[in-house]
Amino acid sequence: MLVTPDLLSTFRSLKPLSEATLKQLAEQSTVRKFARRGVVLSAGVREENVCFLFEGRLQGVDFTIDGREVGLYFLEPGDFCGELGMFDHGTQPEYVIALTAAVVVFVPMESLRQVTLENPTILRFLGERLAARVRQMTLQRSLLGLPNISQRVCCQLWLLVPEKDKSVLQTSVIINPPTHMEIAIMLNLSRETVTRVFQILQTRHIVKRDGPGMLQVIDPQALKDFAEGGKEL
Amino acid sequence: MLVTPDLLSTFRSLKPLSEATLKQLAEQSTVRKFARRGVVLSAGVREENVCFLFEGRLQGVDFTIDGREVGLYFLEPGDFCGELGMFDHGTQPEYVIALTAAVVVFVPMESLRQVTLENPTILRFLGERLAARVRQMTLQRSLLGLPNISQRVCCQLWLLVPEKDKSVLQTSVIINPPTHMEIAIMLNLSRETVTRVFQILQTRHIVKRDGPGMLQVIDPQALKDFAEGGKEL
DNA sequence: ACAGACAAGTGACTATGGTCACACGAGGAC
DNA sequence: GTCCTCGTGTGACCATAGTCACTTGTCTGT
Repeated sequence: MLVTPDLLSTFRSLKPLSEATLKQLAEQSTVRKFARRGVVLSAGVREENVCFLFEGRLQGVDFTIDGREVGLYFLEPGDFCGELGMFDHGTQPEYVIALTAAVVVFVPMESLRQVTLENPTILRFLGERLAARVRQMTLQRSLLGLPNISQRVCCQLWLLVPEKDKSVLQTSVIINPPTHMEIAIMLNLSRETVTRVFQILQTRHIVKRDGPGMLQVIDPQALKDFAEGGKEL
Repeated sequence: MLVTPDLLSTFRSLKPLSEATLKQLAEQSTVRKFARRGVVLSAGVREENVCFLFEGRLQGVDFTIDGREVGLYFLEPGDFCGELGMFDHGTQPEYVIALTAAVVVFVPMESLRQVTLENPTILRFLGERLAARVRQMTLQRSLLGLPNISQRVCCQLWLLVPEKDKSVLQTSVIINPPTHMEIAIMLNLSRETVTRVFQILQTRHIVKRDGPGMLQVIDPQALKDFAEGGKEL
């Protein structure tokens, strides 16, 4: 599939680039489609591309010494990953896996580096993004400190609620929600434990499955209360 | 206390700066001493300084919603912290606490930003440092995934062994080791559990307390084996 | 239409680490 | 000296989440 400048400009971080620069970048970029469970980036290798997610959902995962899967973050369309090497030329620290079928644009780092020389905006963007990542990891780490398991799950769920719905506290919906397993590895829990928490949330009419790829949050206020520890499940 | 250009140039990241620039930075910087448990940086505030640790040991900590302390990283002399705002002008995400009496040089961000305009080396350094931080956090997160508690502690201990001693595998020593409590919050464990693991390591003559502020690692090979799961405690 | 894969739901059992409640010793303040 | 505080050491108890071993339901490909 061909990468057009228009495709690249759908990404907020690349938008400020000039038409000519985008055209040049587009020529050097490639699009790849991934099936569910496809490996977008591998840990330990010197990845020479920054990956922009166009469609689908990705998850950053790592593995413990004894081979357990560990979930690090979720990626939504518009996000990118694999940018660490732009800063230190090091290897990719974690795997990035497709949770759903996904379309990813691979932009060569070398091309991007060229662009940053003339256009420092991109560099600023990358920096901001990296800072955001540190903030997100810090938050995620603090979740793991919660001794109450249900609270942990509710917090994670709350993070998945679309930002725009959080303020109004009306019925919301999470599209393409992660599987119980995917949540479990994010929170250091077993899949069964996550299932059991979901059971409670469902019987209490706080969330509701709506087919696969759709999770209704019927009572966001309650979910928020549980997440913040105001109420006990 | 006065900040001299010489003091600043002891930090690897500032070393490449010209004499004149250092002099200018030094004039705008301040030194502060902290007692054990002193708060170097507070979470949630817009910190306008980058903090260079000259002496002592610091720990980045966060708190869960329910007030539990969570350990994020340790800082050694020469390291710095609070640099996130350089990238996104946001607030400090975590607290930084002095574990021992410490001497910290506060360099105003605004001054540093001025410097980066003429000297992009500093910017590169900051970027590398941030990337290193992401790598470190990823590693630390994977530690938490270990179901075997002793392994977790051994891994953390192994991370504290001086880099130069890791290859030779001879008797080494950790100076100013963290307390059991400080290790516990890094690993999502209770203080007692850490103590019990240390008891085992001590009776097996793998490590040995040598007064406060000194932990001998008598058998690094064994420690490494336990950390990597090759042997079971 | 059927097999196979995969996600989710569920019960029973149990190892394990948290909690609590202590004791001990070293160091610092006065 | 005498108090503190703080880090560490230890035992008993027990709630709890992991593990295992299933079943059920749904989607996919052929």
